[in-house]
Amino acid sequence: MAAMIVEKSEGRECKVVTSQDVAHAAGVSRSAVSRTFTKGGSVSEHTRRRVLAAARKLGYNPNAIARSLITQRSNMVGLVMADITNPFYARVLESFSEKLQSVGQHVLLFSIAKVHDIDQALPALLQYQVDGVIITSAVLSSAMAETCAKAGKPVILFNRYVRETITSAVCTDNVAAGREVANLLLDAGHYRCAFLAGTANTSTSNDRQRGFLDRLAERGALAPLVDRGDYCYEGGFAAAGRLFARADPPDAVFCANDVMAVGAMDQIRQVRGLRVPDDVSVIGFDGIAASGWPSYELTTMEQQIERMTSEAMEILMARIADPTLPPETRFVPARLVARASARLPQEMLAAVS
Amino acid sequence: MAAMIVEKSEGRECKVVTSQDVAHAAGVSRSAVSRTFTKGGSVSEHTRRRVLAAARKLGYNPNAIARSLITQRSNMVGLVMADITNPFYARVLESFSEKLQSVGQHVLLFSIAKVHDIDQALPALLQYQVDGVIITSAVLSSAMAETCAKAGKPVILFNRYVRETITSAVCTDNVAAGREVANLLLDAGHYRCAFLAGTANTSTSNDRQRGFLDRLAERGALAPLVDRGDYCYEGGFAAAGRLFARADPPDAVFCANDVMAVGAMDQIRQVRGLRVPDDVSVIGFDGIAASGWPSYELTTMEQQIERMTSEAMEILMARIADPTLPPETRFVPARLVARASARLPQEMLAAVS
DNA sequence: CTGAAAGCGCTTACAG
DNA sequence: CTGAAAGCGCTTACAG
Repeated sequence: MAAMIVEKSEGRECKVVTSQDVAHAAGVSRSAVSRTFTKGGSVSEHTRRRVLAAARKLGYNPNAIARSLITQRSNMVGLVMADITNPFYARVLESFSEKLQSVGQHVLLFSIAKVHDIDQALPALLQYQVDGVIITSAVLSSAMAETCAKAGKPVILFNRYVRETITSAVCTDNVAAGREVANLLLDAGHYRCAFLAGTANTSTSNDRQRGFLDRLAERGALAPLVDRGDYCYEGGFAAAGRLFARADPPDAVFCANDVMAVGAMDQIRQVRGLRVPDDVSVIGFDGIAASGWPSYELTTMEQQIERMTSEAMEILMARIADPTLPPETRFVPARLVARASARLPQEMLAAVS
Repeated sequence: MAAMIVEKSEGRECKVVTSQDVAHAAGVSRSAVSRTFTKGGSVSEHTRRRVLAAARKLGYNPNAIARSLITQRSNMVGLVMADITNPFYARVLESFSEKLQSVGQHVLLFSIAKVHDIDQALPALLQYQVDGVIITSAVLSSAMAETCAKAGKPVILFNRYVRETITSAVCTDNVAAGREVANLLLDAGHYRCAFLAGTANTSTSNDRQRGFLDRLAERGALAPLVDRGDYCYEGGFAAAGRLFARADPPDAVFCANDVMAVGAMDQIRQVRGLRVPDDVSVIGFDGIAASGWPSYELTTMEQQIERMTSEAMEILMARIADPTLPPETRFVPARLVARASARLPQEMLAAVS
């Protein structure tokens, strides 16, 4: 009954089975095969059954690349990430890939070493006809943004935002979070604060610093110390070393991320022999897993990852469906997670315990 | 001079510039354009210059999808990962993506929640015509392996291996590492060891356990305690809680990975109030960043990530170039990183200090 | 070196 | 519901 398929032996590679082969085997046209594998396709139950049977027998797998060439939709989203090794971004990556997969999108991952590599990564992404691009912790040049806009490819920045209204963005409200930390530390009676900055020229670090320092100044607090730790453990460890070698060390340190805060705590307790929070309060940012470990009990401003990735997905998918939609920037508040590493205002202590 | 290009307004989307457009603008054929963008293409310097100029002016970007349809090479590699959130695998991912990008391959990432999801992930990968597949910490069914083999797509398992000689693999020699830890603890005079297993039915955990227990038995050591922590912090924390609630607690704990070891140490010191290594030695596996933090100083069997990913790349790229090459399995030794969390044999103490 | 033509594997109006 | 035909954007023998 079934047509005999003569395999045209193609050198070393086994012949790949194509919709044509399935059509032959099922005794229908390629159109019928295509419709069977397209979800809205109108096929009779009879032919659908024949096609499916033939496809299964031959081991047919539709070629997504060929399909996307004609549909102009690749169902791939480019995901550009700068520092996967940072536990915060590892969770962001996991969250995005889960959400993208759940809506049938595939993840074309670009890992960039330096933030500047982004303008080289994007053309490659565009060549692969991704339906959209998500960029975390980096910002593309306005020329590149222009190129993407012209190509009708929506771009979403994650944890960055730009003044020009050409690119969408989802970002924690870092300025507000910085202000909140200032209030918290002052209310608890700290008198000499320090800010431990992340990588230079990143809006995340800058905004957290600005909110923190501005609010400190508004309330007439002592001028805070500022040092820098490049967003990594070693950086936080070293910066805390400098901070506490001073004659006038701080009694509170606000770190621009948790990884640095953990490094700072190790320096403060293991090397300097100081107590946290009795001698010095430490507050971090992100809410990574280690912040909750009993060894640290780090008070931190948590970034709401799931909410942020959901908002980004919403913006992205809407613009993939309708590229004429204007860009949109959304800010998500950080959330205080109060733990043992910081002396807190009286009223909060009651609430926590 | 330059030909006037009339943009055919295509609804909302801006017209995408194609090799045809560039050909027109440069006054040459599509073939010439194609050759200019193919690295071995024979084009005169004159036409190459004209083509490049036209391409730049129009903002032409070759369509990689269309190209791969004809070349039968997508320059995409499927990367299947089970737990990006584990710092060890985050580093593996970063290492692979860096190496793949450096050889012009692009990463199609599949993040799977459960290890069993892998047989669903692979068909999707295959539909996108990836040139090969790397699977970390999971093992595909032999039926799926068969499918990949038939499609001529090389598959490399990372940190897994299979008996059937149909799939390549790169794996730490977990059995040998387990034996080494047994020797180490026994030589240092420990008398009651415990093994803290990872996720059930994973070869990594099983092999580490087997090597450890076998060697302990060979040397006539006391029967070791065994508990399970599912490869996560909370699991290690809880398992250590059970271990040290016993009347006969161990004086040494070998954990199947570092994340559990860190959890165990927090339980041992913060909750139980025991000292490490004075009361109990702790040894981990992987060599994650936290193992080196002063708060833990965790002695661990480090997996040589860079070497392992390099070997995997070697195997993969060779088989992409020549699919007839037979599968190959390579084992890489783990490396002891001696730190303060374990009492070590006398001779090693001298070497370390 | 160069161009016309065929074709990669699919989808999609268009008639029937 | 169904099939023949055109076409997505590219590359690659094949002649010249």
